[in-house]
Amino acid sequence: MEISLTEENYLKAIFFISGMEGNLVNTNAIAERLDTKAATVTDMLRKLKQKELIHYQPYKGSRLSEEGQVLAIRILRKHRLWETFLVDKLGFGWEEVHEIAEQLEHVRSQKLTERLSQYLGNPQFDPHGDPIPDERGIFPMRENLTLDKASAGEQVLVKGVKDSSPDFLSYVAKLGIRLGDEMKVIHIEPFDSSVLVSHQGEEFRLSAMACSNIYISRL
Amino acid sequence: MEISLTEENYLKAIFFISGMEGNLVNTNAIAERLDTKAATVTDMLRKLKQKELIHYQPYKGSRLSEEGQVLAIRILRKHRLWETFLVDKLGFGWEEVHEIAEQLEHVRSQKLTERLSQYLGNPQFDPHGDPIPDERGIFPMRENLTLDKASAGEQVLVKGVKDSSPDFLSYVAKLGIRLGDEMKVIHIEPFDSSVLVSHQGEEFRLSAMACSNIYISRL
DNA sequence: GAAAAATTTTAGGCAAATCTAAAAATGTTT
DNA sequence: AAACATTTTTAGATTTGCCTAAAATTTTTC
Ligand SMILES: [Mn+2]
Ligand SMILES: [Mn+2]
Ligand SMILES: [Mn+2]
Ligand SMILES: [Mn+2]
Repeated sequence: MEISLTEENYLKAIFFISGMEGNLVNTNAIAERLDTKAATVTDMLRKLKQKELIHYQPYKGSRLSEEGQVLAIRILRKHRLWETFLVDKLGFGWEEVHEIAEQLEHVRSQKLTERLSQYLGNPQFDPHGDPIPDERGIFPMRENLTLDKASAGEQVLVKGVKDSSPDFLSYVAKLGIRLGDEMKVIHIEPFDSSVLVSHQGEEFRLSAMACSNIYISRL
Repeated sequence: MEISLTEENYLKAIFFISGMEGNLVNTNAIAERLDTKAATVTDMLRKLKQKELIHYQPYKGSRLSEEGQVLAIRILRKHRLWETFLVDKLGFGWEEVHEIAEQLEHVRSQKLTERLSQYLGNPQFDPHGDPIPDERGIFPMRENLTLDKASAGEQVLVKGVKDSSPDFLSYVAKLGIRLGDEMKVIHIEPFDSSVLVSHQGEEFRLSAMACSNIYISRL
């Protein structure tokens, strides 16, 4: 069965909103994510249902079918592998790669995907620390801990970012923080919950907002 | 001005048929190359003319405008860079890469193209020996000599292939011939113009047809 | 140079993906 | 539970890219 680039983007959007649990997704949420109109989404939902890629009941919501989820995860795998390629091999900044990967993720060739993965050393996480599903569609585990949950005195490892907007990514990059770096929580300001951290000999302050968007693991 | 993937493929097709000289191109020739109908091509020609990407007069033929040629060459550059990537970095066979490059060539990012070129060592020729235009759109020179023009006793260097069909590419690869290899013309059979060559210690015979599709330079 | 053949364009239609505006269904408030 | 608000779907259009069949134009043949 043929599946268009547009359909692929809908599947991916539904997967993101729905999460691994396969929650029902609102039509409006899809419209917002894809920057389109609800009426357009309804048209597509009918088509995707007809192709048995989603379960959909008018006015009730939609979720991916088994097959739809397999396809969505495949596209996500490609997206994150390409992002890794762009950063690791071509030297792009992590804030530049999402847009390009949006295009590359639609290139169709199973063999290309697997060769690319191999070439990159079968990475488990992309440049933003997001998990890359393997060939079978299985995601590596990641702790769900963010920096705002750490306590003063703790030593942590930077694992990823929750917010992947270019603004946040550029900000974090400017601070010199990279995935895998060690940081120590020096002090948490009671007033605004901002966090004083030490990182590679330097000390600086991160807002509560910033901290809640940085994934860490305890050392 | 937005230019669609389909429009890009038309520009590339016209460039191929027209050649560097910018000859007038028949509507049917485009239809054949793109495996579509003449009526469809006419529709597109009108649109491309309107966008000033081609010169077109009904019943007379079409050719690329200055701007159209710049775009066509850019796509060709991307195509050949990606083919080089697939062969050199991912280990694909030269007969497998064209189809994938047809997809990759449409990815839009000037920066990506230039980073890729740099990563590959700014190659001048793709895996089939075809010239890769540089950032300014200038093609490296290639001798236009094919193996059927060589004489007995001559030592030659394999520079590329004229026919890039998977069948021919697989055949040549099976013989163990690769770009840059040396060959010696042992004998040319008067009967059918087939050529006996020696290549890496082995001797074998190539049909006149095969020889006329192998680009060489004299040593 | 008229007739026949080939090429190209026009006419009319279809499918995909989108939109706006209106109608229908669902949810929330008093 | 009726009124109001929100969400979602339906109705009706538009654009892009493609098709077939018919008409127009150009080229070739006799
Ligand atoms: Mn991304
Ligand atoms: Mn996408
Ligand atoms: Mn090619
Ligand atoms: Mn193409």
